[in-house]
Amino acid sequence: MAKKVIAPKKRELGKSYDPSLFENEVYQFWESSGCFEASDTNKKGQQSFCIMIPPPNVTGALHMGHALTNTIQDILIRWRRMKGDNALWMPGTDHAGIATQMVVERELAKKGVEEKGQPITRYDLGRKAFLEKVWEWKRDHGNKITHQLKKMGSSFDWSRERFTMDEGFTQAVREAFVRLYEEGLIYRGEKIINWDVKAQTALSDLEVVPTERKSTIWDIQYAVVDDEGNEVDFLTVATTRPETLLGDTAVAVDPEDERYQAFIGKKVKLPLLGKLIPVVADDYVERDFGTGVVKITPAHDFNDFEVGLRHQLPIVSVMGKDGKITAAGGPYVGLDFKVARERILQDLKESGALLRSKEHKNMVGISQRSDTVVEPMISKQWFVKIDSLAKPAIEAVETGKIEFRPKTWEKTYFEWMYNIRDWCISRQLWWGHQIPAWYCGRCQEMTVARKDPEECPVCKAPTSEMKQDEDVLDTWFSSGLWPMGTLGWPEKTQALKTFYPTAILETGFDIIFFWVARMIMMGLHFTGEVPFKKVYLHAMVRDEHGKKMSKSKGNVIDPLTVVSEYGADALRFTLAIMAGQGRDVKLSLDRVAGYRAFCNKVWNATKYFHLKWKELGFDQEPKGGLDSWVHSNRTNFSVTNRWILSRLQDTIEKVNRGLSDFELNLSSQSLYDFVWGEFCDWYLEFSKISFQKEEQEAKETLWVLRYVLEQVLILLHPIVPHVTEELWQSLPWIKCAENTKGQEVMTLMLQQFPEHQGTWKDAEAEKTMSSLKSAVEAIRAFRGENRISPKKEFQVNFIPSNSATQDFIKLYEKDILTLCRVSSLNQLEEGVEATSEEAVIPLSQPAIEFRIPLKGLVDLDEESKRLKKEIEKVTGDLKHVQKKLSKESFIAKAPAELVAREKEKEKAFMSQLKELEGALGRLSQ
RNA sequence: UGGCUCGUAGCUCAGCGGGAGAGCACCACCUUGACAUGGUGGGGGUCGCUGGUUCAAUCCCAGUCGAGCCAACCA
Repeated sequence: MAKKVIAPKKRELGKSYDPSLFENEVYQFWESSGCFEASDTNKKGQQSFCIMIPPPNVTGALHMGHALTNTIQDILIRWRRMKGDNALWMPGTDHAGIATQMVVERELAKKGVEEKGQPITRYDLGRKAFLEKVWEWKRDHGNKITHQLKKMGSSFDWSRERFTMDEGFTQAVREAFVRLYEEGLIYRGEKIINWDVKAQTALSDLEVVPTERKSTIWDIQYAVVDDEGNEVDFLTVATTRPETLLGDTAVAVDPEDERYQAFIGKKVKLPLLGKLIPVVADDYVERDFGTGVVKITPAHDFNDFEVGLRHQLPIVSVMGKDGKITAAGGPYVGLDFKVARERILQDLKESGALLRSKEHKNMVGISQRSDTVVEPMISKQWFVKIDSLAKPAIEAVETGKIEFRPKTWEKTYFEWMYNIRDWCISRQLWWGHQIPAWYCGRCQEMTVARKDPEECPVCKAPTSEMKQDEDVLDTWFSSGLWPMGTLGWPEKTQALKTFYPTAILETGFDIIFFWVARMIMMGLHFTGEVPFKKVYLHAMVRDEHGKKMSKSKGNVIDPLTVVSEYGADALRFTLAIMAGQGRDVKLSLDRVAGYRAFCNKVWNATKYFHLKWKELGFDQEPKGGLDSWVHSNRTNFSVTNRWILSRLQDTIEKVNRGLSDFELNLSSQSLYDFVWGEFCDWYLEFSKISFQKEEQEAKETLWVLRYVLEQVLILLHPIVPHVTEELWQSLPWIKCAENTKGQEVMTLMLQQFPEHQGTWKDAEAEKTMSSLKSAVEAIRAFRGENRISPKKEFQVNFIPSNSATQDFIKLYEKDILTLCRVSSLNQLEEGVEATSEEAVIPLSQPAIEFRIPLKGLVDLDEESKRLKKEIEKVTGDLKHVQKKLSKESFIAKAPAELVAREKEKEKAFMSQLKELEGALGRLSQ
């Protein structure tokens, strides 16, 4: 009984290339055929190959950055799958704490205004009800981006799709947190952190974007007092934040600064508050900046905090989380920061302590999320002790267990890792993984546990007495577990065994610290193994002039619009060929249109095959199958057939190399050049001539054409999957392949990707073809430059320089006649002088001279112009070669082979020049 | 202040030791039986600048100018 074959519905090939007519259908076929699915176990001798999607935010909509990263990953996955690997591309999304919470809060507020005339806040709903709303939102809108990814042709294993807050992942997060806590690597502490006043949460260093702002720097006088409290002198401090003065607990000077030596250890009186604070000496102070005296506010500045620690200074918090001055601020209590600043400046001015102000540019921390100024503050938060995690993560890259491409990013990685600071992981949000710590209301003890406790493990108080910590974890804490968590960790699953460590991580360089470094640290810590062996970092997509795409600039190009206008394949090809290493990808729609034209070219080449196949009526493939026929007979093929197979091998080599070295531009460019420049421009043209010859040659050519065409479709498939699948399905003699469930599927997706065969390289055929092309191009150039209509046929005579070239012309007479639209090729006797009625076209490779009767064909002035131009060019070439050869040092030191080659060139140029000059002389007689 | 990347045709970029290429744009001719999303031919470049190494430099080295990223403790 024949096995059931999964195959798409047969469709007629459309008249012209229109991706909108088949891309969706092709994708649906793939998805339903089970070809995207990987197997938890490798077949015998099979390797696994896994790439994890960098999980996009559930709130996200597909942008060009996604399109780029997913195109690259899909190309790699499809390639390895076709190479026979058990290839898993894991899809999923990230819960994206702040981003998602803010989206839902905005929606709530809007709804409130519409229905009741005032916004609803999350506090109105309460935590539980609010979270339900977020989950609801996720259910309704969270699939948007995954649907969009399908439009790009992404071959994700959708059966494994994950979410960073699904049940299994939540378990993984808890396990990781509790283990780190038990190992003493997570602690709760009161430290200075970045506080987002608007979002009302702590942020990690990375979420704060330093932004240059115009501001003012003020000089403020602090009185120096003696032991009795008398004002004996003054110190002038410079500050951009006068309102923090309320929390000053010292002023600092450079220990080496002779101006202030006498003041070190003395006390100064804090203006407005009158508090006495010490003058300390610290290296942190730059004597040449400002006045060389710095006010120290440990509670509201990271550097001051450090200085405070070094000098055991008290920490006075004067600003609250609500953005208002605290009781410690004395008379200013309750004022908003900005208001307080104005009041304080006013008061300082009145007291005469404010000496001067000037304009100043400085860097201010802005929240990545809420776009507001971030305030450093003292707060009780959860931290990950990072040093012991960082060490092995650094080593993994140093020893090459993980390699970055482009390699230069390793430097960036090291720089950050060497200076890494403890990671603040608690966020005062509701949406996220709530910290698994409980506080007992009876005994006040804290319990950190994998499962919600049923009673207090210390005093046995019932669960009702246990209150869970209200904070949630930084989103990046969970995404740091992505490669392990999605494969089932902490369970020892078969998937984890098969696919971990994963092969490649492909992402943008902007999240090296946020994500890549954290995955490496977490992965190594929890599994003892690296999470991935290679990190590929792609460039940023910008507009065609290199500007960042942004809504406000109005230069955003929406991938889905591009897909509907040009097709997913054209966009994918564009992104692949532009994904050079390291820098920007400047996307222009002209470029996309160009690659749509390329797809069209492939489309039409296939149509050409069908036309000829039908016309010639060779219904059967060779006995034993086409592939093995080509393999065993190729050395006897015609020159053009051997040539195209030789060039195909060269292309296969480059495509594979590009894909293994993360140089997709090389793979794409070599395919473009081969398919358009060699296969279509030359091979198909030659085939038209072969098809007119006797059956044997016609058949051979049709088969080779069919063979090369399929190889082209296979090679192109990872980059432009839709059009190649659609075309491949139309070919005769295609074969099924097995998916991971053992089902037979008729699909290009699972056809074997070729390895390059060095022995197929045919130098002789390549040389012959290059001669033939030169001859054809010379005659075409003559036509073009003399503005002879393409329709006009004319006669060409030739003088071969030896018997080999004579045979050459005889052999390819028909090809030259056809490709140049020449009426006849006639051999002239050697040594026959050219007349003034003939154009002379001397060639060196092949060594031949064409003579073209000019009568009635060409304006003599035009021909004279052509000759002069040609003479100028050859003269230049000759001069250059002669200059080189005239140097003794060149003859002596350059490789002999090169010297010989240059001498050959000289000879050829001289003889060409002689002929051309002769012709010009006759013409002007 | 450090680190990195990039300056090649009008535009976007390949090439990276033996006299520069592509796509788009431009000009001319052409609706020929795969393709006008096409064909053929053509114009256009002191390969940022200055030195050095070399028989030979767009390519390697040093410096310099310009553009852009990233990390930073200059209040």
